[in-house]
Amino acid sequence: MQRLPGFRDFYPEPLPNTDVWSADARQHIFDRWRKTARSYGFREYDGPPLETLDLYTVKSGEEIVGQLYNFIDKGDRGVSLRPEMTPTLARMVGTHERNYKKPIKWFALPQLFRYEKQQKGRLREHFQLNADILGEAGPPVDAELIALLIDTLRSLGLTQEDFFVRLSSRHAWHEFFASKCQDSSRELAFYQVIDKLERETPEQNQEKLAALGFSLAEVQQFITEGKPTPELAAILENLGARGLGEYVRVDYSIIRGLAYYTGVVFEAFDRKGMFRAIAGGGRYDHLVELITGGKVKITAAGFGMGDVVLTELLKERGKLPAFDAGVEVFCLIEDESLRSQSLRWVQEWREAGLVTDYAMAPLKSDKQFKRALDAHALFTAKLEKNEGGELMIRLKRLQDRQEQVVKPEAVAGVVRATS
RNA sequence: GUGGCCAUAGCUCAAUGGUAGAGCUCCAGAUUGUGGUUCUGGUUGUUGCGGGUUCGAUCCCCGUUGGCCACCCCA
Repeated sequence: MQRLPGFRDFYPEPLPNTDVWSADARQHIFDRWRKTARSYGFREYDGPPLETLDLYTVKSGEEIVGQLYNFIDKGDRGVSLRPEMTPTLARMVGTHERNYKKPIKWFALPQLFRYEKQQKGRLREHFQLNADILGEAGPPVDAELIALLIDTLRSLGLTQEDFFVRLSSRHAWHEFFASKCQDSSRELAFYQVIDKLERETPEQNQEKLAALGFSLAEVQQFITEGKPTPELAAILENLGARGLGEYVRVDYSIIRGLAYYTGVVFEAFDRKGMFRAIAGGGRYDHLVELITGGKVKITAAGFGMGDVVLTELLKERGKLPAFDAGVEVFCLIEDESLRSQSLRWVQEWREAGLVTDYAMAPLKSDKQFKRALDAHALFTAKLEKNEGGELMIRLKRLQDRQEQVVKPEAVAGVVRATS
């Protein structure tokens, strides 16, 4: 039996080869995601991985179905594995919005799915940090989200040398569009041309823009000038005050493909340009209203950061530490008559919070010692009796083989103090 | 969804139109005994799957599945 295409197994380290996904690295990333989001006062939420298909077609239209991992369930319902978290969040907030004080600052670490042929940086499943702020709007809110994005990447060891955030706004593009074209029904089509600008040839772009009444030259000039709107200037100032100004620059070539963004949009990229976008987000002030059928109107903005590109980037930059079981004490049981006593102290040490392991079946002493070495244990602990018949622990620090004999109840303290 | 490349032991790879080997890992034993060394022995493959050509295919051909990469698309 093999796993489904585009899905991943996660193994503990050391890994059999470099193509296998590390459960330890994943946990490391999750830890930093959670820790950083919480440090910003965000609260964690979650929703079901399976939703009704309507939740996504309402937002994006029927054409989205081609991208979804959807099917008919046994109750004859059209369902889909969630391709993104935002509709679920909008639904959840829409349902109980009045029970939460504003602003709502929430984050989640969902596993997301899409039915697409896999390629570099893109599988059928991935994990994503989603952070959103609802019920309060304006540059300070957008800046808070961008700062969280930056600090999350910094917490993983990435620096200004590694990544930057490209900041843009649909308000800026709206003004540009409205100054040349009064037909607002064509505005979204215009955005989609802008979104693909870097991927198409100049001839194709010229042609598409001409059809909408624009010239490629004037669009390129607008991007090149990159003159911050008052809104973006306020965000830059806000981030500058935090000492994060160097991480951000205005770049109007970013507009993002999704239809529901209404204002500020941003994406994080690695500076070497080796990978896809690391993260992206923006303001979507009308989505909750759309999802709730007009019952709830609330402003919203947020971003998502996937684990696939992030892991590739961290690997490439050597920012992933080596992981092991983190054993602090390995209890050696060389005298079987002391097994019960040993188990008692293994239990005590574990309750004291020490990562403790031992050989469950009787094993020759050198084998036990080798297991301790393989586990990279900090200490071995061996029970023995002194002349007075008192039970003592022979603690050996494996780093330098220094030994000391201490009372069992002193082990935790010694390990903590010397490790 | 389209196209290109690839597919041999748990891992990294080798070999040949006549039914496959090395290193590492793993397991056992010995050695070492301030122990991570060394030695010996052992397990594992329908050579991704199905079909065809051939006296005979892992090696040639077709299909299929999976992987990698690009396109499409992009949370």
